[in-house]
Amino acid sequence: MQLDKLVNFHKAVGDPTRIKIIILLKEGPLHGQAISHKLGLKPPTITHHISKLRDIGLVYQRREGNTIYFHLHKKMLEFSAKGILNLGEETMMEITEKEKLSIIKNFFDGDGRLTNIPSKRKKKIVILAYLVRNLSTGKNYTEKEINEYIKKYHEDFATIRREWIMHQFMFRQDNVYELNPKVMWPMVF
Amino acid sequence: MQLDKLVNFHKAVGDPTRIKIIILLKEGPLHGQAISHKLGLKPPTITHHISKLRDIGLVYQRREGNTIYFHLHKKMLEFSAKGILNLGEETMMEITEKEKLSIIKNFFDGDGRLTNIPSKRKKKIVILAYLVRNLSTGKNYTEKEINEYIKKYHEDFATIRREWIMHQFMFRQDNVYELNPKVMWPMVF
DNA sequence: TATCTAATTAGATGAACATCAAATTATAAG
DNA sequence: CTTATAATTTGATGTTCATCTAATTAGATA
Repeated sequence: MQLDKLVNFHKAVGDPTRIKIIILLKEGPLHGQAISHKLGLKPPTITHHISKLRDIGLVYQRREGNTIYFHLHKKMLEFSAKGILNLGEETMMEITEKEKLSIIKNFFDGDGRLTNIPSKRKKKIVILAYLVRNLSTGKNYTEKEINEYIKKYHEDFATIRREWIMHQFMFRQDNVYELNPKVMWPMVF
Repeated sequence: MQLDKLVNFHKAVGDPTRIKIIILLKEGPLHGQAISHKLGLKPPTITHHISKLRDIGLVYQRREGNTIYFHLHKKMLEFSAKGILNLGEETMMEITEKEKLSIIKNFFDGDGRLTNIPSKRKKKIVILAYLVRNLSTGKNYTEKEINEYIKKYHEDFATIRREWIMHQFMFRQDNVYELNPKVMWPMVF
């Protein structure tokens, strides 16, 4: 989803009157006069707001005689509302197995040690996930154990440990480290 | 649900600069100058936007020397983004004050300790909310503090702590616990 | 055609707000 | 104590926007 659409959606929903309209239409279609009366606002104001909601695809209308009924597009509301949650994570969905292998090959030497830590996000994620592959889910690790494990691949264990936490490959509580069960090698890639 | 909070959330997110900040912070914490440089905006502008994001609980900060790192509160983002979808189907809106008091009376003994944890969802929610009432919003708790707090009411702190997270009475990031500001005792009931 | 009703447009007003430069505060380091 | 760096506050400016009144359009019906 593009940034503009996301901004426009939130800008449109970021108004008390329009949220009230959404709440009303959630229970079923209404015509302008009804909305106007329920909210205590004049018809032109309702037209103004409805047109904003229509612009972002949240409202459509059906005419019956002189009266126009406004409907809420619930699926669109759900899709748009969740838009911001999926933003910025689509990068890892695009990557192919071939690219991953290429990245890994470039950053590991013949002895299987990491030559350096990638700075580009995409590559870093691939490397971090690859590094974690020999840890077990559901097991608790001490910080020392984690450090020893990392040192087999790279001397800067502190950075990698921190990156794991930051990118949620691992969780830490009370100095106990645990692998995020959601990030297992076959699933991330 | 509070209309104001919902409006404020969408109003805050309904700005291209703030969405960009959210996208940046999604990948990890950043300090003000870094954000300023990446977005091509002056520091006061960043302060302005960060404070708006902090007002709605989406950003918290940690100081390291002269530099302040801003973090995205991902759980809060998800919770807030989905807020508009749950409007009108309030889970606990049906319950009366009388019922709540009755449930509380049945599950607490004379010393104010919880006798056991309800299995029925409705009762469990009431108990979880009641238990949380002496924690403060906006304050960071360690896991140990949370455990000690719960132990005043019940020995199985692990279960209750997990239920709090599960039902979004609290948020956890790394090993820091924080009360969900939206669930305050007088508002839920 | 004339008339009625519902919705829209046009234009005005006042409030909210994004941005910046200048000045100020907070913390760390010399 | 003095200096340097990062963040914040203050105040100004131009823009966006919610709401209204008055006028206009669109469609239905007699």
